[in-house]
Amino acid sequence: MKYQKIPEATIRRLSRYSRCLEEMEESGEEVVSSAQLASRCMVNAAQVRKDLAYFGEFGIRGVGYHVKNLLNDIKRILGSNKEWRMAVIGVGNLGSALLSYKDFLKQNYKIVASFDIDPPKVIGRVSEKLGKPVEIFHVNRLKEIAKERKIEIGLITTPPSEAQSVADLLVEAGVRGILNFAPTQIVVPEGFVVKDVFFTTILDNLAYLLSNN
Amino acid sequence: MKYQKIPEATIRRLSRYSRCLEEMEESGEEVVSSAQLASRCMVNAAQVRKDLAYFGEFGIRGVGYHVKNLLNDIKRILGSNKEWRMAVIGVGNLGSALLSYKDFLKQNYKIVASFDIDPPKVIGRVSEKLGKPVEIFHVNRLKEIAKERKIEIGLITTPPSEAQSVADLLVEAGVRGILNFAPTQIVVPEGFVVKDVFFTTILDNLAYLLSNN
DNA sequence: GGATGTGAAGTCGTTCACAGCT
DNA sequence: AGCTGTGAACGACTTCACATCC
Repeated sequence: MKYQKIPEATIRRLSRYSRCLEEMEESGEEVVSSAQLASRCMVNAAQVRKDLAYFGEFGIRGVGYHVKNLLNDIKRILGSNKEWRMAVIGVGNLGSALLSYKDFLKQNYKIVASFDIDPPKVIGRVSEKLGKPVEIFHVNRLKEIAKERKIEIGLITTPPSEAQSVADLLVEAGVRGILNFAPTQIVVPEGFVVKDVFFTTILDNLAYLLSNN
Repeated sequence: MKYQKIPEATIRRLSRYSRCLEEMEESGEEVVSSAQLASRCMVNAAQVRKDLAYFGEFGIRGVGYHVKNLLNDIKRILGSNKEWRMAVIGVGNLGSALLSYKDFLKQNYKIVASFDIDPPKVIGRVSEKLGKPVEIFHVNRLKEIAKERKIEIGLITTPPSEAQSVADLLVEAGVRGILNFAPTQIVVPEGFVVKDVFFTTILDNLAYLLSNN
């Protein structure tokens, strides 16, 4: 297979296949065809095969894919077979929600520290619910703690006005991945990655569809 | 201008233009060119013009766009000039976070009710922070309350196993828009709209980019 | 002169259709 | 016989380039 640039959408679908395969594995299914996986994930069967073809040959012609193997391969491709260490910057409503959002913990994404500028919040710990609480540090200790705790992904949940300067701190600390919840565009150097999660953009999208159908 | 199907990406960018124009309006800028708006939003200038062209002619040749007018037009197009009434279904970690997530309130998206099946949660109210608290009802009152409070968008924050049945309830109650946070695919009839917000998909995406760069 | 609006070109992603294996 | 893997066709979105208008 010749090398090609891999579409962003392919990566998102791999994540979806991964979820479906996990369910299939749990229910004891051993082999799956591209058609079965496709209908489960609501995509085209050729799309499934094409997506996988970017990364190699995983199936057996005439048979299908071995569920367990395919799941492992996809996780390896995505990099979701390792544990990722994350920090939350900005312990407001959304930030503290993420800290106690256990669904991350079930996965391979762990929040191992959090930061804020507001002293009242900085003294304590949060995440009352089960599991060990996540410490809150003053943001001026970000670089130090990020190195110490090997943080690889930063979740920016500050007000938009602070987002870029927090991003700069993360870059300086060598945190290469950023998940940006602050509705403002962030710029980072080559080699760093930002993904945005803007609730209002998604809601605007819904509003548009509801207004025009 | 002939009618064309409007790309999803165009709608997302309109939301972004909207945010930038709001900032410009606040800082007193009156006129903006497609090139200026484009660089602010980190897109191509032709893209800005093309996006707007789907909906009409909003600019003045040789001059640019009137900030205030363009902002109004975009909001009208998106349907974000009206107030949208929403409900949260599933008052767990994420659900209660959204209830107290004030950033929605600044916007035109209001959470006016919430629902759960777990009695302990159902008795009370949440959202301690400023603003009036949002009532929590038992999910079996969803249809009744949805009509009464004219709910138009439902945010599903239940475990994945419950997501489809909650969606069915929303459909039955005539709630046409769904924002689905439960990482599972949901099916709704024609005329209803679902947008997914899957944190693990986004994190998988980040993980992939970090692993392969 | 200068910026918009838009057909045409270019790029990217999806679907088809079938050759190639098992 | 059946399902994968993939070149080719198709369709969708983006960018270019320029005619159009203020």
